Amino acid sequence: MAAEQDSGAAPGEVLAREFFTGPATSVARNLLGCVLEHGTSGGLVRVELTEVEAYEGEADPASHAFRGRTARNAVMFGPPGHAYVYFTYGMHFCVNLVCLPEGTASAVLLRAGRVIEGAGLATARRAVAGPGGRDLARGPARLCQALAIDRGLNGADVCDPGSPLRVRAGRSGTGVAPGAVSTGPRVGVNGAAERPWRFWVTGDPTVSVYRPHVRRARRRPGDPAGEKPVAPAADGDGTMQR
DNA sequence: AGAAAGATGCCCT
DNA sequence: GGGCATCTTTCTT
Repeated sequence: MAAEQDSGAAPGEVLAREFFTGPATSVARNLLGCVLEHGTSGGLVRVELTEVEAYEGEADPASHAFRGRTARNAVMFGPPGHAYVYFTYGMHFCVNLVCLPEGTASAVLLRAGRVIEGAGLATARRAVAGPGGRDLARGPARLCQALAIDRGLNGADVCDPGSPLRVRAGRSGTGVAPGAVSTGPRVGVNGAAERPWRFWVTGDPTVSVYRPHVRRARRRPGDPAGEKPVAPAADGDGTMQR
């Protein structure tokens, strides 16, 4: 098709705020193929998005905004086109892009992408935390690491060309060919797994590997025996594996 | 004040 | 394939 998910954005153009005013599921799909870039004193790194996930607000049990507005998720309730960056698992950052008008919480989690510029810088950043010569931005935390995204960018306006963190339309505008998109359940989500709100470019090697949610056994300090039978949530559905 | 869980990634066997 | 690292947020006494 000539006009894929054309939203009026010319290739390479910084996305307008209207791009993010729609529901997260639509925005997520249109974000595939777009370019996230972060300019720092060290240089510029650009990533073409290949995998995203949509999250809603109060109606979505898997959303950080499910229990209402808090200090952490405040950005999600703000105007669209801003970055919601949060810290998780004591060591990782993840970045979302806020959707829907101000007052309504919704966002798209950026899970993976292909580094198309600044690969050297991205590699250096990734090497700091782990000498893994693996994929630069495969996985939400890796993506943040490659782009040097941390809490300082929480609330950043990605629609402002003057912002250090921006999102541009890709080579063919926004979105990719409809036939090139796969959908499936979100990763690491307990409830609402039936909602196929994860979108990725079919067959793209930079897409992260699906990993079913597993509850990590709580570490018990000072417990010699360590006998805490955490009820093994028997997930009968073992169709997908790593 | 304390505890439990978390939109994960890495290293080791 | 499985366990561990590490800390912030939020809910519960």
